[in-house]
Amino acid sequence: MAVHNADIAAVFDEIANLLEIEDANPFRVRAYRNAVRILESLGHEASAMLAEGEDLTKIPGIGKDLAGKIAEIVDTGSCRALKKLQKQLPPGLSDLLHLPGLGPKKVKVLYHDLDVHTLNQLHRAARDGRVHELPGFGAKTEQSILEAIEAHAGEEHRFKLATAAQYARPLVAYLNKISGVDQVELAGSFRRAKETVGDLDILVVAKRSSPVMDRFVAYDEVKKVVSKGPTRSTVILASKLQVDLRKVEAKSFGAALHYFTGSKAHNIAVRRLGQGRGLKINEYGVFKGSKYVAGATEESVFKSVGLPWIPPELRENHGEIEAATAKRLPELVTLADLKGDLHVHTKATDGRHSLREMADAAKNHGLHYIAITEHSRRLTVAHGLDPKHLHAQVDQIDRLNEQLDGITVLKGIEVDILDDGRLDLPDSVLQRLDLVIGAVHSKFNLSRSKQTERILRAMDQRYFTMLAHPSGRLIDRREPYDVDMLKIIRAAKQRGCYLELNAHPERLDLLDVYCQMAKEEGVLISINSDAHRVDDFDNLRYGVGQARRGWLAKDDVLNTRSLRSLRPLLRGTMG
DNA sequence: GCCGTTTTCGGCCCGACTGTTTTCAGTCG
Repeated sequence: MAVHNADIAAVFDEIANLLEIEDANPFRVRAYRNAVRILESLGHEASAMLAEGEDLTKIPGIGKDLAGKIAEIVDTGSCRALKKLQKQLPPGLSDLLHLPGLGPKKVKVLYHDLDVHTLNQLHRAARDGRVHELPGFGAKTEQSILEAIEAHAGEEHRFKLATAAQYARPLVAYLNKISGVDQVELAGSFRRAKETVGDLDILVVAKRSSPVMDRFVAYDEVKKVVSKGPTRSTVILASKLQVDLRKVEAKSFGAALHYFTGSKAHNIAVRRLGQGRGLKINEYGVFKGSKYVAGATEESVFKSVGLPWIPPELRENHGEIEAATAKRLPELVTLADLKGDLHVHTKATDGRHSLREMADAAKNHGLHYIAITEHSRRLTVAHGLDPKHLHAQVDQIDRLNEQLDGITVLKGIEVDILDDGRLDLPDSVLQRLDLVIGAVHSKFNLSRSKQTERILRAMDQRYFTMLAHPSGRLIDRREPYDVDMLKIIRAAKQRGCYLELNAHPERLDLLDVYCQMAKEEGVLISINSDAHRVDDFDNLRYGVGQARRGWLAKDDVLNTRSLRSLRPLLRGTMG
């Protein structure tokens, strides 16, 4: 069975958990945790790299030992180091770490003193009142353990970025109105435009006398106050979204914003750079000894370690510091760079609004062109178009374009890629269009080689412009299908066609690592809304966020082109 | 366990809040 990066990461995560409970060297634990993160965002399968004879120790953070363990896991499917740890500590013990308030030290005590190593056993022990007698535990800890287990806490709750935004915006507006508050900024993974966020980190600059902390915990959506102090508080909203609020002075704003934007790995790397220059960097500023030298702006913090400002979306310690040092940071694409949207539905299939309404809405969003790309007949649930209805829509678009001013509607289709790689509509109808977007909407669980082969065959059809939502994943609902994305990207390069970055908040597909891969291979990406209603053009912002996390610049994105430059690029794919 | 324009050994980011304590360890971000 093929071993994927996620499988290796899971082994290292478990090793890190067990080592922590064993009270191992925390830096050793960190090395494993680092490796988990590296594997999750590697893009290339480690197993494939090994098969090609690549040296994994070339990856920063992977040394001789971890490279050996990766090879062992790929070869044998298991890891002796983990087995050895599991002999000393029972399986399931590390699940207890997920409970809020329980860390490795407390879990260790629970295991050694009470022989508790499952959630059920812990629940019973807490109910029987055996927990509060343990050293370091007390009545409150026991109570919070009970509550956490009964509320099923510990199951990870992540929110899609667009969902988190719905809670974040009104909260930010509320905070802005509190007296003495000068500035409110969303930081954390939200600011880095991650696909999902676990919590909201909000930073405020406020006068000492401002009641912002009291008012924050009194916000009417707050269900539980986890902690409250003069500079930092944490609450859980009714929606279960956790929100951390941090209050700082203006001279610390940049340092705090940098610190609370993360990522953790990026921050550690920047602080290490500071250390090398004899500087201490914390959320209050940059210090030489006890002397404050920078911190009012993020720029000043970066400058203190010899770097230009790095966009939040790149802050993953995934090459951005090296690129910044070499003055090779990309000028990332912005929402304003988008000139059009090449994936739009109407009520002719499963959309809500008419052709005209969608065109007007796009124009209001500052776009100069859209492509209408309905589903094809095979997708009956979406009332996909057959040749006759598509011909009719093409005629309708021609007529509409004569009336429109300031926006042009292109004729397209989101055609199903059939099981064998053929397209769902004949060339005779496709050839009338400006572009053809191919999409997989069925048979998600083909083997890696069959799925890849199927898509490659589709891309080889005479009329094929772009591959829609290339991985097929739905965030939290459906895993990506198993394909060799590098092969697909290289085929797209050879064929001269494009990949979509679908901006729908549930999709955000192409994934960031593959955006970067496409950029390296020279394949253009189209950031498309997949709009089904007029409001959906707003989603383009999330697509842009994803593209920025994938290091894409304006020139790497197809639909930053003017219509005039776009047309020949589309024509090149159409026969 | 990783890493090296001070180092192949000896470092490894830094601080707030809570609960259990009588000055601090553990947890969290």
